[in-house]
Amino acid sequence: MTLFPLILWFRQDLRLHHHPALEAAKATGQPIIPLYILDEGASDPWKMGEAQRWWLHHSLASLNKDLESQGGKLILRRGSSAQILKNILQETGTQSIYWSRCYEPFSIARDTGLKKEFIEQGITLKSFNSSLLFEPWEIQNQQGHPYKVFTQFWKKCLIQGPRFPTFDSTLSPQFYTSLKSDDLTSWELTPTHTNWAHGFSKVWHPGEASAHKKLEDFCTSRLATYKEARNQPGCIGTSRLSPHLHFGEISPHQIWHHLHQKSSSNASVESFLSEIGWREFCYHLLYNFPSLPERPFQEKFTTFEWENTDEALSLWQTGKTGYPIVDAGMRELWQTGWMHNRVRMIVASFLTKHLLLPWQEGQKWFWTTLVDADLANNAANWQWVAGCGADAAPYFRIFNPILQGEKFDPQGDYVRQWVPELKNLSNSFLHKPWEASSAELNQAGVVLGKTYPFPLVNHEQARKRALERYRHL
DNA sequence: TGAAATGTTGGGGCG
DNA sequence: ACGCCCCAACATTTC
Repeated sequence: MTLFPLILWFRQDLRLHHHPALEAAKATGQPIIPLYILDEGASDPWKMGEAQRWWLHHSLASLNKDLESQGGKLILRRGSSAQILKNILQETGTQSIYWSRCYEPFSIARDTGLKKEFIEQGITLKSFNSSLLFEPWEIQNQQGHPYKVFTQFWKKCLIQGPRFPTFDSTLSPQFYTSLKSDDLTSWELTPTHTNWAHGFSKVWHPGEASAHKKLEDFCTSRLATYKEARNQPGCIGTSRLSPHLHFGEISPHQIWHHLHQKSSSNASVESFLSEIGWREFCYHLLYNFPSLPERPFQEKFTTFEWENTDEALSLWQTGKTGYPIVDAGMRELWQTGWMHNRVRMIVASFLTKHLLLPWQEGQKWFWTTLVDADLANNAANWQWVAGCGADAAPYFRIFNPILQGEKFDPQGDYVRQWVPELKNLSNSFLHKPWEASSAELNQAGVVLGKTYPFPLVNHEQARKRALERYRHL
């Protein structure tokens, strides 16, 4: 008896281990068609950003290599998901499609439509959870409503405990390889004209194997000091797993399991896991409040009067605000597709409070420039900083970019790396070059207004203006 | 996972 | 020795 092949539709689960949909597919004994579809219409207006396209290219290449080593091949197709799935059903006689759930509103809409259409045709569709410890609808408060506060949410999660649906079985998969596939390079996911991603490849190695290596390295050498070191952008104190997590090269289940296996619970382990918890909370919010990327979670912010100056936005984007810690962050982002979390909070506070520019603008910029851009995390965290989100920072919590720099980058390693024109300035003025004497500036080779900008706004004045504006709410 | 303003305390300099 | 003031250090309140 010939078995029809089964489609394993990869989306944000680009790995082969601890993959519930793949396990289920293996268990059927049917030949598997590993498929990835580049569908650029479905996610409008949140079409994948440029930095993520770079990551996707390398992640797909890596996944294909891993599949080839097991006798398989990743089938690449471009176009409307529905049309391509239909084509393959016709080409192969496939009767079933397996996938891992996505949680973005546009993904849910797409998948719901596909389910309806295909189930009517008698096709078997099975969806699995491969990217969240807790389904966003699973965690509820006593009234049966979604949580709006992180602490309570995470407490409930920890009591409930995650389920581990599958571990890797010893079954070896059969792959169906006689399908034509696009050439990955023809998708032009990587830069074609200027190579803006030059700095990316020095820092990042997309793919499942390097995701695991990174987790191992983190657990052996940095986890113990995570609670303190995580706030210092000048040293590598965080896991830097975010882009791997976003693309599903590693799952939060694997991280959870690994941590509980290798380390006893202590403040650093709890602190790291609670960051995974924030990711869960963001998905919980996005699922239950799908307008999160577009509109303020707190309605009273709908009428907030944001400024609208393209010039300030552009100076912020390009790292020319005149505040060294802010500029360092924005340049790290541009050059590597990533920014340290502490600095994300500082630059976001600067945009929304000091410049009073809409958080949506910051969100958009992060969306195109971050390799770890994630709709849920991006939306929830921008709203958190702006003060209009769930469990948000209160409006009067305004980061002082000078103090933050002095506190978390005391030796100036971070600023000197990303704002090299200030590197000869002494620590005492590195975070506030405008206060240095002209002799001091001279000696460091700094000419304010020429080699490095004057501060775009005065901190005290900007703080007062923001307090005034927010107080009107 | 704030910062600034305001309040309190206690040691030491000084007449 | 004593009272007074200054101010650093810390605590509390406010935005």
